[in-house]
Amino acid sequence: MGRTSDTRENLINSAIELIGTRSYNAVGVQELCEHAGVKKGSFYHFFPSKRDLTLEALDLIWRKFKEETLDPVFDSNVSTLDKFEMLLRLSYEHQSDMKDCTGRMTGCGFGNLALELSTQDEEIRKKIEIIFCEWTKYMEIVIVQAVKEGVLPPETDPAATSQAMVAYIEGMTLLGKTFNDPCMLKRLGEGVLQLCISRKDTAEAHSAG
Amino acid sequence: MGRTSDTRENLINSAIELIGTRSYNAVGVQELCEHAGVKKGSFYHFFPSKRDLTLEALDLIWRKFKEETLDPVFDSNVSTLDKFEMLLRLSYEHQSDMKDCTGRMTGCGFGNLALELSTQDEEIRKKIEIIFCEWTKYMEIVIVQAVKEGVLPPETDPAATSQAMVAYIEGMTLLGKTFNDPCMLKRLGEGVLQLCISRKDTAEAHSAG
DNA sequence: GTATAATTTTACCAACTGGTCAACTAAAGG
DNA sequence: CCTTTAGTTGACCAGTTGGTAAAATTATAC
Repeated sequence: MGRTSDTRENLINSAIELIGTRSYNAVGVQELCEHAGVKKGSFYHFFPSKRDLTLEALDLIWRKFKEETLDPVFDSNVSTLDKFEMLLRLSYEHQSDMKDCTGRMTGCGFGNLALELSTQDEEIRKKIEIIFCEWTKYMEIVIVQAVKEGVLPPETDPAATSQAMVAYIEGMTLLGKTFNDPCMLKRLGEGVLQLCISRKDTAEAHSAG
Repeated sequence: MGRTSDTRENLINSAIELIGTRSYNAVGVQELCEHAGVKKGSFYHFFPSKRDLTLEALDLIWRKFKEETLDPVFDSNVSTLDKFEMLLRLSYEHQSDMKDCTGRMTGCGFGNLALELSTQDEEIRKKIEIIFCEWTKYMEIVIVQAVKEGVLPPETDPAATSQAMVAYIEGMTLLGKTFNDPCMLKRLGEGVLQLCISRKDTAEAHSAG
């Protein structure tokens, strides 16, 4: 009953595009509305505030990231460790496309908002914390699998290792955005697997060298 | 000749404190002035724009970071690889202090501004790019030294490795800020050294395990 | 075909944005 | 002591900020 519209979705997509390529505070409600072809009154009909729109936008990009990247990678039947390479390749391609069509490497939507808003908006901070946790779990499953297969040594700490990998990927992306150069992701990406080997191996490698 | 004042320095320090704990766009010229105990007219007597203030603030925190952290670490006479541990310890302590006194882990001033402004302000982006390059050079020197001492294998690629370490440190810090938990730096910090060992070692460790 | 519920529009708000300018004041140098 | 130079002040600007409220419009289910 009553009428329907896609104003809500339009606004969320505008938020993803505009806030994603600039920043939360650099984009106003007005611009969001203009981009979505909507009047400000409609905005506040659907969202109590810009913050709430952003929260929903975060939900959507996380869902999309899972559907378009994480799931395809982890459901694919390449060898366990190759999954990390595949994830990195997809990330590179995405950032590369971004640069081709906007002139800018936009980086990671989660990392971007995390650094801008973590100290100012507890709800947004918490949501991104949860997203990073879920992402880490994805990685952890692969690592556990790799240990089971004997590809990684049994002393491997899957929780610590997967978190280190998420950290490294975010750091790579931060540097890539700063240099506005997706190639950075290619170069740095080659280092991820090193985070997999346990500390014991590290010590061995050192004494062996 | 003419009179002197510390208004300029006050404004730069206010920028470091306010923008450092919140974000560039979340802090206005007005608030900057109030915090520095200065009228807006004075602001524009010293700085053509808020952007220019920020550029100078970046210069200062980079200089301070070198003087208070990088130089002490790299001039100290601990073993080469222990220098990385020392750097991480100092970073942890700094973020821990921040959390104790503001309730928030503020993260890295360079990373914060890089993600917020890289797509919007080319001059600020470029400045942070240069800072990251210089920081990487610092790390590279230690790695070259470690290779010379035989602590790291001769196949080590110092440029790639040092850049990977900077990326990893930025990623750690991003995650730490997101979780608002300095302990994250302690846990993740233990993984840095793994980025030192060359790809060849990684392969060996895998086949050995 | 009309009642009803959902959506859209318009006009509005006070507070604040980054930035300007001319008048004013204080100190250092000669 | 008085000129010069540097620093300070407050009033002002146009545009924008996030957000509100009520009237007007539309589609749908009955």
